[in-house]
Amino acid sequence: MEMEKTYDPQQFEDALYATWQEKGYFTPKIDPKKDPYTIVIPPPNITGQLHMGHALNNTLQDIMVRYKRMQGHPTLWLPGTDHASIATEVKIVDKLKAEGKSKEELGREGFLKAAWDWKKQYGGRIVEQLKKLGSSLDWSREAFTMDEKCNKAVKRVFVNLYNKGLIYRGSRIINWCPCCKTALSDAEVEYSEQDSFLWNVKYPLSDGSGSITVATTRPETMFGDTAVAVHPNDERYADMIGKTLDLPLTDRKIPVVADEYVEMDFGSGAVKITPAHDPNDFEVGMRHNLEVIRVMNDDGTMNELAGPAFCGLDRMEARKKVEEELTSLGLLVKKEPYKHNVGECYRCHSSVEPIISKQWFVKMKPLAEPAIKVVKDGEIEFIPERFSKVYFGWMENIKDWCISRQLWWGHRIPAYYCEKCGETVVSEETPAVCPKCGHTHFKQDEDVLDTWFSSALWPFSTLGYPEKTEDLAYFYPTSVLITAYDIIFFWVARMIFSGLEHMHQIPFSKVMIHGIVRDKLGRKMSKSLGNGIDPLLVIDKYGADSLRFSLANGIAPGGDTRFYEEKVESARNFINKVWNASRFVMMNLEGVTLLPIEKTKKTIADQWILTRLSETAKAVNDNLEKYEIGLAGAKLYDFVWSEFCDWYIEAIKPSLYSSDETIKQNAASNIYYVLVSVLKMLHPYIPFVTEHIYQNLPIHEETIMLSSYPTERSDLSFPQEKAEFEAIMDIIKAIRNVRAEMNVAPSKKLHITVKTDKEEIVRKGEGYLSKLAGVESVRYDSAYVPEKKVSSAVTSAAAIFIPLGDLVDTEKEIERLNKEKAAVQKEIAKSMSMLNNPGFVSRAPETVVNQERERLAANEEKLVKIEENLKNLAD
RNA sequence: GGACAGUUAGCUCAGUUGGUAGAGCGUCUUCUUGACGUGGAGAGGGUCAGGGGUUCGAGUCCCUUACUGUCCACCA
Repeated sequence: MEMEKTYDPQQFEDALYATWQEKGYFTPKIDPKKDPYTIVIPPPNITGQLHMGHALNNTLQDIMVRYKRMQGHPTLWLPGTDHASIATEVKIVDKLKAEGKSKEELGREGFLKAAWDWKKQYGGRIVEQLKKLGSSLDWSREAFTMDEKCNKAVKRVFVNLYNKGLIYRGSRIINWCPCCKTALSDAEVEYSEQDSFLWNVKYPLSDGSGSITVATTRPETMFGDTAVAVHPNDERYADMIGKTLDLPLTDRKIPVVADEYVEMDFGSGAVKITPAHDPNDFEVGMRHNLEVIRVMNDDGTMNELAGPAFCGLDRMEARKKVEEELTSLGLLVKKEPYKHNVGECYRCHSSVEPIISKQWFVKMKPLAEPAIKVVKDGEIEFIPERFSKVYFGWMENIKDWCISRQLWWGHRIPAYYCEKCGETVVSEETPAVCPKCGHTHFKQDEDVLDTWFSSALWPFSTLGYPEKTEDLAYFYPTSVLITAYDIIFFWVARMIFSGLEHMHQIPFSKVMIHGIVRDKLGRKMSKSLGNGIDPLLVIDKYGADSLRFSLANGIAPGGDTRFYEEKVESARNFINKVWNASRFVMMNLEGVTLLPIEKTKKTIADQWILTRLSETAKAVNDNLEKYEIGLAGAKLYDFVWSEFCDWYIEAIKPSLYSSDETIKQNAASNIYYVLVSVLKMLHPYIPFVTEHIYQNLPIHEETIMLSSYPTERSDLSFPQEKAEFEAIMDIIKAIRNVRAEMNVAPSKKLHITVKTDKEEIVRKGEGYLSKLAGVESVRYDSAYVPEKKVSSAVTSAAAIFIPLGDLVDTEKEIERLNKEKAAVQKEIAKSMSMLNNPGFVSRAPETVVNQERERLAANEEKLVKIEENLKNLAD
């Protein structure tokens, strides 16, 4: 197959993915003799469209998965989607609204049908988009949080927790979203600081002896007040405790109670207590046996307990009216501007009302304890480690988890109420007979479960739990969970305690946390800002490989990353470089019988690159084992571009063009080996282009995907020759430097004289000097005394003299050499000061001291040569 | 209020157990040499936020200050 001059990903990416999938490369073969490597995908919402966060997350997972697969582990990356209860329901309600229909009109069944239709139509979008990215997911195991398997797991878990007393139903203050009309968990509320007011209201004492002023940010809740609390030690109110107050705008009398919850220094030191609408007040209410009066409906309007004048008003209208009436009664002392945090629904962003409501809860303390322990004990490791602190912070202060949602799209709570006696029966199937009264008709609980309840079971529900499947036995616990830090609470923490509770085993041994993708200015990408970049458009323009590499290369663990097109361009350029290097190699393989690398003759350039290849392979493997994906990527980038392409390919050209067939064959075999190794090492990052090139090589296995990942090769490491070639490289760089500074055209061939005590090394490098520095002839003369008009290039190994005739501007040459001299002197001074420090010599490791001595010696040699040259020029 | 990050070249960021500060982009010079101009060669550019400490040696470890950001808590 001919390779085009320029890399064009559109020509092969989709086709390659289809082939990989058809051949079943993504599906692991279960082999009890081998260690499996398993990742379950953080299931994207079915409402979702691939965004940069997904692109980053899946790129990182795919890199690890492809790497481990190439190492020979039976590797499973399990795909799936999340039903996203609230997000999907909101979306479908909106769609119905646009069609002039409502949820209520359709009824539960009709609505669910519409939801499933919607899921069928759009739920697969993101799945297709993941394929565009190149994700090597095992589609034969694709899961959905509401499929049969997962439903069964959810029911089993719910029943088990209920039977253990870890799930209960009760009236608590919960977060209520009046817009979505459902309860939310604490984690689903986002707080933001907003400008509001603090209303100071006078509550008169019933006996007419005065009044107490209270401050509130939600005056409309006053209809639910059942006390005013003051601090027991507060002398200002000491004689009022126990008296009653006339609650304004109502005909109720409420007591003044003493409670240590009150901060004496804040405001007036008196707090109105509204147990039905504030979690703290609820606690106070419990302590003082206060009545709980809920004055708000589910939709955020006031109910009849707010009185006829307010009943039916929206909470904000009611707030206004309360203010007006209090003002006209002269009870509003003042209204001061006040900034405070307001909770918002994480889905619709309307402000959340704390409200008392009867809901289902998971008792968290007993579940949290073992979940804290496994991380403390290191059974589960967070990468980077600092995120374990975030985890502990949450787990150690965890409150019970409100899991019921007043929605229809989701797992319906498996609780049944006897229609006759009201007995609650929790079971996986509809019960036949009431255990209490023998009645046979039940009504199932109307609510569904929090989306995250099913996500929490994902690592084992997808593998077959509660059945004891082969998958579950082999692939659980999974190897690592890779996700962004923003769902540590929602998901990671809950999977950990769920795995421990239901599987009696951790769900994964590592949690790799990465950052989020920001825009060029560092802002979070969001719909409202309109600053998101669609990964699919990037793929269309640059290819999935470029996108992947631009996301994964050079990122720091746990850190956010900024995304902008120049980065993708840079990645594309790199891939183009790989493409052309490959093209070059292939051009030189034609008609050559390749030798195995162990059998080839090797030049010092070959030995140098093989050594560097081995070193790079070792470094990259080390990094990947530690999930240092960005670092490994940067090393590959540098090795491929600056060493393989810039030096090795150029250095090997004479051998490849040689008329001696043996030289040619050996050179071709060596560079072929290096190229294949490079492609393999890059494959996890840029899977498409590496496979495409690989398939075009004259000799290759069936797929690069299942070839073995390169590792350190001590049998192909040549430290001595590597050092020699590096000495040659130094000379070449020095000569190039002189050429550039002296404005010597590349076409001008040089005749150089070399003064060195390492003549045999320089001799080995003559061919490279010719090819890479334009040196036509080399003369060795240790007694050489240069004349004027001779420029010089100095390295620690040799002094190179380059007669340039009139091209040499003596003054400029002196200036240049002086500059170099100063630099070398500075280094010498530094080395001397280190070596003259007795502490350094005695306490630093021997290798470091020796290294410093060598450095000093090399620089001193260099200095001598420079001074000689300067002397000659001055004469 | 608490916790955690970040502060390194003009810009965006790496820097893996402390051992001579790096890359990409941009800038300047130069080269159409038979893989690649999405390229080659060369250059310039940083007292690693400030201060203190530990150490033979600190961008890296400790303390502290400042600024930026994120998360958690929620005194009504």
